[in-house]
Amino acid sequence: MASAEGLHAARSRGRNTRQLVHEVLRSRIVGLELAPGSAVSENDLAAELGVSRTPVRESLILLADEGLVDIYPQMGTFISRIRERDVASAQFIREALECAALRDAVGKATARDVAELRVLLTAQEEADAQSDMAGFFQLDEQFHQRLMAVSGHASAWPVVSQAKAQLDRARRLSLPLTQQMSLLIGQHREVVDLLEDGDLDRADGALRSHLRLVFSDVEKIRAKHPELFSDQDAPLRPRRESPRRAAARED
Amino acid sequence: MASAEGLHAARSRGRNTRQLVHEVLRSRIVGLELAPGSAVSENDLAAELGVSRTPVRESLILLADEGLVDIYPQMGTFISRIRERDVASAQFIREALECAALRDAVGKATARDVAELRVLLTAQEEADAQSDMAGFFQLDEQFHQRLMAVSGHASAWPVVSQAKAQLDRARRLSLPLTQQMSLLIGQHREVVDLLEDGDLDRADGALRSHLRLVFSDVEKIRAKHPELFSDQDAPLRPRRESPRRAAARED
DNA sequence: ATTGGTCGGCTACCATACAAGTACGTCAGC
DNA sequence: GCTGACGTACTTGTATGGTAGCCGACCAAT
Repeated sequence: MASAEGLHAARSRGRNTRQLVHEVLRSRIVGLELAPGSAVSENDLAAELGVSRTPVRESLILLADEGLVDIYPQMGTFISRIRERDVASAQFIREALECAALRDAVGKATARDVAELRVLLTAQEEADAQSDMAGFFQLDEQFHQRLMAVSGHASAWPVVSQAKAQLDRARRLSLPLTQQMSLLIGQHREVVDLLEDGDLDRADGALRSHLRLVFSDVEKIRAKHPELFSDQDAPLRPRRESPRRAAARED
Repeated sequence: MASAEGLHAARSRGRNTRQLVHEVLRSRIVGLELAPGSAVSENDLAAELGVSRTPVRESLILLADEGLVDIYPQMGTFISRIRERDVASAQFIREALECAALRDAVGKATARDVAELRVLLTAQEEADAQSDMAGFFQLDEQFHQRLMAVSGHASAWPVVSQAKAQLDRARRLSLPLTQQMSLLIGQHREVVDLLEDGDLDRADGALRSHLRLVFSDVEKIRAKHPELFSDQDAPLRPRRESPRRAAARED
């Protein structure tokens, strides 16, 4: 609600309406504010955000390219359910890129780099102490991004970020469940320590097992929230909720 | 020219106009038919392809997301020049993903997989014998895609393909220059042989050096065709050609 | 000759109108 | 009661109109 009319206000800072809508929708999807499987409509979103269909539509096309929504022509657009295939693919991409970057970072990281990473670690511990889940997610993102930047491959981050989005939707639920923030932080610290020591293989292994722990959580979540997942690779029947509200409102 | 009116004809097969335009433009850009640095216009493309501006515009937005065009609002859209940063990033992504996939493929590849790869190799040799460069490019693409499919990570191919597009624009020029098609094919064969033998580390090394050979060619091309490259990371002055034709036509 | 202002033409951005197609509730016929 | 045709309301796809903004040429003033 708060972002409905505030969209045009922030428009002055270089970014156009399409980019703003894209960011808003992406945030809502990854934050599970828009539930997987639910239908979204270009018209409804345009009305809610106070813009026309065009920027909304263009944003949805980009989101479809990222695999966050599924567009069925003349049928509707739906927040994509979490697909086994997509999650596995995202995990593979993330693991390959982040570990490859880390291997390049070992021996290149300066004392300043390590110090900056440790600053993020203490911030994560503070977020843990305050049970600030949203803050931890943000700091976790920054940590992994910073780690890639140290390797000199910061420009590859968007690809990792896109893959990570598929995983993060499930993690939003898994993190409060298992409450293993401190465990994750410990793994982060281990990676930084091994990076500082220049121990390439063990650093790689530590990061890899860290990423796989995150991955394994997705399966636990699947048991608890099967409605967010899709057994089909390409669901041909998205199943729309019956439009009773229109009939009920008209009376 | 031939694709101007044939666009709507092929529209029946599921894909909509936007996807068709996207494919056409992507093909033209990667094939260097549209030169890096040249200006494109929604209006001109729409008129040429016989469609409205909407699908053209939506395609350009997707191409901008892939890094193949740069959109400057109210100024114009330009085929992106090859940027040092983008090429390095693409190389890193490609190498990390393809090598990681190959490591997963070793020990998993069946005799049938190896046989199918070898079919592609003989086809490549035939293309080499006939100096069929376009055919070789297509077969090269198929080979690398198939290699990833063997590992079970076929769904990660689009990411590789997108990174590869940045490299391919330069390779289109490097390949006829160095005429090393047979060398590349030999490297392909070596990878397949080592994959069949189950020699993980040597297969990884063979593929890695193969990919780096391709990468090193880009630098050679830069010396020959500097106009295709951009020194700036973000060129603020795209430099449009002076619109003299309008003045000259008006007399 | 140089500099500053103005104006025309271009651009992409956004809004809107129309077209094509699907899903689902309704109702007639059995 | 059940089945099948039909119509309405919805969807995305495409086309087109109008707007803000930038560039570059032209021209006047210095």
